Amino acid sequence: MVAVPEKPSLDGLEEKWSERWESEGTYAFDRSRGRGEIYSIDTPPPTVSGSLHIGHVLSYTHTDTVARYRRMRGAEVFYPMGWDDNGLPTERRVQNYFGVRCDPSVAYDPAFEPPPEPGSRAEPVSRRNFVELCERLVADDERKFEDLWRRLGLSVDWSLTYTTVGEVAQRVSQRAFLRMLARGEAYQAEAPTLWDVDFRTAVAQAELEDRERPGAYHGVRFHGTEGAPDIVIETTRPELIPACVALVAHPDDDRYRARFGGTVRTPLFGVPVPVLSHHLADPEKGSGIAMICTFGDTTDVVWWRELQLPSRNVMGNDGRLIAQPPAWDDGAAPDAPARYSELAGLTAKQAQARIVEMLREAGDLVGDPKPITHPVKFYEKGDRPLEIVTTRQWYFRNGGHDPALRAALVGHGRDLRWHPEHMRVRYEHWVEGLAGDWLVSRQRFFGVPFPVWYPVGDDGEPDHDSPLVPPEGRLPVDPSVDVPDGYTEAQRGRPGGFVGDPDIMDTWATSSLTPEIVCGWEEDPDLFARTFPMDLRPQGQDIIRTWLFSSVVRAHLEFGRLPWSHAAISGFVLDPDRKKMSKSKGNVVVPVEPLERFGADAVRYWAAMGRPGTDTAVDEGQMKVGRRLAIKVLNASKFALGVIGADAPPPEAAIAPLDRSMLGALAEAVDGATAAFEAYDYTRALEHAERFFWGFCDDYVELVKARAYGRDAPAGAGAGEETAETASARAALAVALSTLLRLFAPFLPYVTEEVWSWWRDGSVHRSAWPDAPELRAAAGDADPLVYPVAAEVLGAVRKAKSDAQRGMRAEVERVAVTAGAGPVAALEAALADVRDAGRIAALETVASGGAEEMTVHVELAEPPAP
RNA sequence: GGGCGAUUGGCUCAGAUGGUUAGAGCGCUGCCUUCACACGGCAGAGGUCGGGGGUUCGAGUCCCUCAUCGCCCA
Repeated sequence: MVAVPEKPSLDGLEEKWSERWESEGTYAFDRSRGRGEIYSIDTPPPTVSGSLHIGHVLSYTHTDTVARYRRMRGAEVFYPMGWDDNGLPTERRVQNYFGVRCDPSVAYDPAFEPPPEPGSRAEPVSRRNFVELCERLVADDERKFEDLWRRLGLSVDWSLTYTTVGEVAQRVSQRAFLRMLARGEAYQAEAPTLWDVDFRTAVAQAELEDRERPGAYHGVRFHGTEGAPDIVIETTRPELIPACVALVAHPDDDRYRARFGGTVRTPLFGVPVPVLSHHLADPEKGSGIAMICTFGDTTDVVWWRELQLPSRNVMGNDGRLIAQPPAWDDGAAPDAPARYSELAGLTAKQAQARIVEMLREAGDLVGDPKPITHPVKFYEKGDRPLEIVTTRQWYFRNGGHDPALRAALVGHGRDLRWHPEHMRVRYEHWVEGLAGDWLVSRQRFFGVPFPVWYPVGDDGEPDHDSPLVPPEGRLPVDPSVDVPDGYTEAQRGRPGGFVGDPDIMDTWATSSLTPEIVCGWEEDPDLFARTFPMDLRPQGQDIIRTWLFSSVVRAHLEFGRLPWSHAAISGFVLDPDRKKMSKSKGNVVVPVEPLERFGADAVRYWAAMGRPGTDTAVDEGQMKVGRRLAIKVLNASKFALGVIGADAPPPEAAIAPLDRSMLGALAEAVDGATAAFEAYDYTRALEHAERFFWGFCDDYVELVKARAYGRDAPAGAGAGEETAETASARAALAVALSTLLRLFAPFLPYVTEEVWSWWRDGSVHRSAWPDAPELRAAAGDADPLVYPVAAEVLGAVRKAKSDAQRGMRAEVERVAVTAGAGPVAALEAALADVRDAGRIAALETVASGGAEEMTVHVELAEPPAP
């Protein structure tokens, strides 16, 4: 049954086939297959932020080509999609979109509706109402994302979709947490913590970034005691003078060596502080001696810890100096508390301005502030410099304090197969440079809560050292709503009662468990045994230190093994001018537009031409090429099927040397594409298919046309009778078309499926990947030179016609080919085909005997009189 | 400051383990329309492979050095 449309077109293919694939379950995962037959992919759950990015299209297409290849190789592909709804980005969107803010002290209002237009002041809503608004917004976003993915043709089994805040993810995250707690891998600590004063949440090392910011060195005089001279320090943060606990200089610094062990008094407050030495003090920086505050920056934290200094915290969680002056012990100036009260309640910036005035009045500001630019730590999503405050937080052990664990994690990085290979070093450098454990608690609302409560003592204080945990069977729990076993809701917050942990887990604390979530760890042991550990983790290079690393940590702690065997790291998408795309630059390309203009196959072609791990620019030119290729597939298929007809002769009917030689060349292309896919190099796989295909259209199809149409049928042959040569052409075209459609299927799923449906049952995407040995068997012992030599001679004839500015149908009087014995023999095996394709009256061959290159002499016939 | 990657025709990129006149696509130029394809076809022009030095019979390919760009980390 062959049904080729009169005028094949790409229009409507996406709607038609994405619906058909869904209704026929083309990509449905068959869980009856064993682990050895399953290829399991840990797809990144996109952060559902409401706007779609062409970068998603790039990297997810890469993964999809691999998924489709594996499926055609006979693997059952486990390829679920998830949505990352977690955390700050969603909360921030909800705040802006609805004009609300979460206030946990507000009571739940079941009838709450957000204001139709966001007001100028954010409306406080209960935590539960806030979470409901988050869910409302992400549901909408998830639908848009899924529509886009379906249109792009991702071969995902949509029945397996999960979200990082869904019930399963909550249960898995909380279960993993409880087990880590029991093993001592999760713990709480009261410690200096990097803190975003706008978001009011702790921030982990992996979420930091340095930004160059203007600042100023302020020369500040510390007063010598017992007749010693004053010491002038240079600081960018004079507002932290009340928090100063020591001065520090390098041990080898002769300027200060004599002062080590001595004492100076802070300006304004007169607090005695020791002068100490430490190798991290940089003699080149400022005056070579620094004040240590608790805490001005991360180096302060190191000094504070290693020199065992007291804590004099002045920075509040709101980014303002706290009301209470720090504990100065004794010795502070009598008016110190009064001076401090002028600073209390000011932001860091305001306090700096005020204290500079005070220093100037007191004569302790030395010279004018000297403007500099210096790196300042920011939360990657934040707008104000981070402060360091001391808070109680949850941590996961990740090797930051544990050399044995770190070594094990580095070892996993070596075992993982990276594509491209050099991405491995980013992981190693990150792991080797870890400065501490992983801070996982966030003072936010939309996410997975910590499943613990704390008993409240008779004094009304919670006892954080003996958390109450639920049995795993109760998970998931929300400790702000649920009650620990043995208590009643009435006891919440009461002496002798309990309180729930108010925090949620860091986004990465949940998404690091995507392998465990999708494979059904402790939820579906049968599925887990068939899919875990997974085969492939595709992801961006920017989240190696977060998502990839944290996933390795979790799988190591839970199972002692890697969660997947391969990691495919994709590059960035760049704008058409090769600038990195970012929302702030406003150069983001929205994927719907190119999909509408060029079609999914064309956009996928562009994406697939972006090599693994390489930054790739949005390139409409490449999309146009992809569209042209898709159209060419339609038209070439129409021609081929026109001559193949309803019942193609079997492959053994291909007996003509040209046909068999072409099939041999096709076998080479299949080998090349297969090897490339095995190495996760989808681009090279596509190039092999494409290179063969264009030559096939230009040369083979032209060479075989006349014979395929029955040119050499004996006079008087009736309908249905054909020569063996014609049957050979039809057989070879059928094999080649079938092979080419399957080679292109991972890249151009729509057009290949369309053509497949014209003459084959079932989906091309469930057909077998082409088999090179089978093609070689059909090629038999054909001379591999026949096809390239015939193509070369035909090309020379075309060039002669083009040089003479004649049409390709121009008649040729005579062609003389001089070449070595091998090429001459090859050409003679396809003489009739070359003659017909070139419209050549007389084609002569001359064996030169030598190995010199082939020469083709072409004499065109006189053009017909105009 | 450290690490990684890049630097090949106007543009985007290929060029394992060094070996005949350096490839492709886009763009450009010219020609060609009823017989798969004008949402097309064919052909052509265009490169001292970032600079310098070295190893070698021979280097875009290996080594050193410098420069520029991008990313990551301090």
